[in-house]
Amino acid sequence: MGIQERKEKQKQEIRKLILDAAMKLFVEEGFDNLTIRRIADLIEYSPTTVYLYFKDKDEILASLHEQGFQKMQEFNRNLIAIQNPFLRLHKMGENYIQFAMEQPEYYNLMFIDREPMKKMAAENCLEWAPGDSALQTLKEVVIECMEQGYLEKAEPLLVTLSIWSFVHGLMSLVIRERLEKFVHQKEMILPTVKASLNWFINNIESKDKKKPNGH
Amino acid sequence: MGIQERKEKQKQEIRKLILDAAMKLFVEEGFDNLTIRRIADLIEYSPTTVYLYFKDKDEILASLHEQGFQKMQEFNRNLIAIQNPFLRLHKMGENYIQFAMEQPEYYNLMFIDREPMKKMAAENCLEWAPGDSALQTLKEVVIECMEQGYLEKAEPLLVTLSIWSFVHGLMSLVIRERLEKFVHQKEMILPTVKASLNWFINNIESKDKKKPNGH
DNA sequence: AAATTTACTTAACAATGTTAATAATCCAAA
DNA sequence: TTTGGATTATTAACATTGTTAAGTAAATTT
Repeated sequence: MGIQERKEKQKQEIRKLILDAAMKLFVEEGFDNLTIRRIADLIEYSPTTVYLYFKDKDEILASLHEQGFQKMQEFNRNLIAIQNPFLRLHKMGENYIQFAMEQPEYYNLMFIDREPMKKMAAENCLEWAPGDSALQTLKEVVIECMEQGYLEKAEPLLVTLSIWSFVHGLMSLVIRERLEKFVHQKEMILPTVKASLNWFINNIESKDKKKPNGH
Repeated sequence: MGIQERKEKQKQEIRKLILDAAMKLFVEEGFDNLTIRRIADLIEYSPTTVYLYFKDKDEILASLHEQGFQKMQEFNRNLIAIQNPFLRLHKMGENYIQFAMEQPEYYNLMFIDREPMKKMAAENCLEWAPGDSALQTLKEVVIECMEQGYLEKAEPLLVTLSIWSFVHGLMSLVIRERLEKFVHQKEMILPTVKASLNWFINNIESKDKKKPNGH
């Protein structure tokens, strides 16, 4: 039935309209100004119409949450060119930092805000697909680093979580306005964060590299 | 004037009544259930009375925020007994973790939530006294570690911030329900976090200790 | 005793997410 | 073509939040 299809398509279009408006508000005016009523204003519908396309606000947030991970992936396009896994690890860290600096609202939603996780818990969903996938990428690099002797051999998941914790710690201190209390000049925050990453990377690098195929 | 004093004292008593109620709600029922009206219910006053003792909700939060740092200090009482600065550093990490696990709501307010920082920004206050003080303690241990060759010599503030970032990263991933997506058994979270700290401590320990006074 | 300050309450406002009831529109079958 | 049921949208409303305005009762000062 062609008419059914067109209706479905129109429905998806309005869904996209809502999501785009939500994204716009979210990115430009921050989490706090992302309200159902403001979305409705933007798309020129009444607030209740939004509920015909999304169960509740959390469902919209869940959608933006996923979008965030897609955006983050784009920041990692520059990785394929890097052969050395340890340099790749370093670059991943820098990309992570850059993403958090440029898209703080998305970062919030992906790694700090509770709402998206609440939603998943409510659905009895133990999986966190986008997060899993992102961490998996990191884990593969970590394993490669271990195989080539750049990192001390250890439980890969533990090391992966540790590395993630470090950069997440840095960026959430920046985003939640704690780091600026110690790095008073705004333009010094990014250099400080990068220097911190350098320090970390330097510290975790295996001191006696036992590379399998020479070096 | 004795009557003025007594009045002032009574005023402080009600302030304390409010703060205690706020703390109770906050710790037992979480941030979301900390509302002016629920505080008022607990102390059996009308909601507006609260505003006679506190300018707004943020002022109450600011107070709890400070309380949190006092509570955290108590967790560090076991440090004085430890002579070796590097062991002390490790223990500080463990204490930090323990505090975050046992007082997640306070941890939130101290290191994650934006509200308390917003308040300070509004008062044009660049200082974050409790945070400064806490980080200063850490920094002193870091410096001692460097002097005794346990840590590679480097800019102390940078290293201090980096170490803090690491443990903060860990604990905010726990508290904001991200880590549980990778460590599925609840009772394995604390061991994992501790193992991660061990890994970190082990990695930052200077590999060629040049201790000034032998060893 | 009268006036004034203090301590407190009730009523209300605006904003939020969300639901119920209702109107308008569209599409398929009679 | 018209009727009738589904779809799509809107208006009104509710409960909850922080917060303020206005009013009342009590205590203190004059």
